[in-house]
Amino acid sequence: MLKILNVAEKNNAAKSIASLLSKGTCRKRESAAPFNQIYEFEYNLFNQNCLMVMTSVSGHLLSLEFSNKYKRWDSCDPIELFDAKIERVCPKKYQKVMLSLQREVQSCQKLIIWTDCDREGENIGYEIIEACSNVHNNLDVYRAKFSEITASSVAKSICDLKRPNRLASDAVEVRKELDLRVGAAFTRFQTLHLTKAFPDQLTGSLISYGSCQFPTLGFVVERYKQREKFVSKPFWKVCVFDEKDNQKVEFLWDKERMFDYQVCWNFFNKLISHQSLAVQSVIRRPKNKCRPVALNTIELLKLASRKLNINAKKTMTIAENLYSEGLISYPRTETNIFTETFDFRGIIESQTSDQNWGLFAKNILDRPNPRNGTKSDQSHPPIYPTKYTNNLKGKEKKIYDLIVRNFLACCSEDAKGSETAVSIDVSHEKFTASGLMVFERNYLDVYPYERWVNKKIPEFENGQTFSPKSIQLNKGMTQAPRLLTEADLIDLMEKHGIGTDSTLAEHIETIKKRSYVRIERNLFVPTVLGLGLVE
DNA sequence: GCAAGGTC
Repeated sequence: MLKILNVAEKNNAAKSIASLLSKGTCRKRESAAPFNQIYEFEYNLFNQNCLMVMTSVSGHLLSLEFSNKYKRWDSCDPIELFDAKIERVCPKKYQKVMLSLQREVQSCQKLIIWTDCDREGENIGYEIIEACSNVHNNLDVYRAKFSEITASSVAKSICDLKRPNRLASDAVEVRKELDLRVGAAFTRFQTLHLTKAFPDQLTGSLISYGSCQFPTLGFVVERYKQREKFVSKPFWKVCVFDEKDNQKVEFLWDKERMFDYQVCWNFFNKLISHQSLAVQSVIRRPKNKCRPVALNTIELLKLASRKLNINAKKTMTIAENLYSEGLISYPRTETNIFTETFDFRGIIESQTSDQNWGLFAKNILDRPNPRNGTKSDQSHPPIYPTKYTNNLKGKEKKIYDLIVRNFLACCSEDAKGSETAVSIDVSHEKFTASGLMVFERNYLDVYPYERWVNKKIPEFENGQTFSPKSIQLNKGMTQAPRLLTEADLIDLMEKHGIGTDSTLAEHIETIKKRSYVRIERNLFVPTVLGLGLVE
């Protein structure tokens, strides 16, 4: 019988893929590696019945290092690290994974790579191929390309097996080499040079450089400098206030504000010369507040930081623990789209016994209405609760609750209301007051992280004239941009492609740990060292 | 004592 080795990027993926392909009939056995089991099943492939052996690695098998000669910091001038010999070695903790692969492949004729379908996954694929080829001479290697780990996508990919993409893998190989050489060379240079130049301040410090930590620091410094050089400017605005039936209302100027006092003053005088003002239009229109989209890593980190005041590093650690305990799905995902075949009913049902959101879950059970975003990493679903628990405490509970509430909110309905906009037009200048009536709270009932409340204003009618209670000419001063919050920093990193969903929190942690920044009242402030390095 | 990327 044709025997085929299949290798995924992590144990959970191997388990899911084997279960989907075998329709739940695969047999599990232990391997030399404690966290990477083997799943076996029969499958009809290449026009014959094959024995499929499915196992996994745990991410990269190999790591890049300088050869021994260059490992000591005093072994060479840092600039030599740009040309120094480097080696790919299997770290101790993955030697059993390597051993297991090499053991299994010997009795197989073909190898199918099932790593995540991104560049990094392609590179991990070649590490697997290399490990296997070292003990197997003429291995026939395929690449399964899937767009998600679901029955249909996995079945489709195995009917249309590709070859691994060397170019994609090589791109990662170059990225790794640059990161190592540039990172190590500059880190050694900066540390040796600066600790010597500033012994009083820096003795014992590690002054690192990296292709992600430095741009991250750069964002913090850039905002700090914008604030430092900011010069506040005066502006003026005209405000129209009215009060009727004990209800106060402010009409906001379309122009918002003007920097030319004389022009503003002239307009103000024209406005107060009118005996009364005419309501030009009263427009009522439905207004919805959107429920959250399916949750991915970046959104989770931002939400936790903003709403729960739990920082990115802590959130990541907690999410990884919840995943290990089987309570939530894979926490490192870019995907914010649920697949058509997702078992909404099953997952919602698992939450119906909860004291706080059980009833809400029951109510949406028969008509789940998920709101999807636009991103997919093609390997993982959005983050959702996989199992119910009410045994958590502290921050773990807060993060789990956030994930459950976000999931239930995402599967329910937008909040619905009606907005009333009352406009007055004076000499072609428009002022508008707006009110809000909330009719249906819907998702807000399970989502305490957002507020949306009624804003009552007095009744006005189209064409009606009135004398406002007061018209004021007010002065204000422009405000400096505020320093970055952690959520702002995450936004900037995402926008500029710094780091990945898996590493984002670590880069932020690094610039804190190395004393390049400090946190003051939840805002990121660069230290003298951080500022000096960027300058 | 270095990087960033995976991953229990």
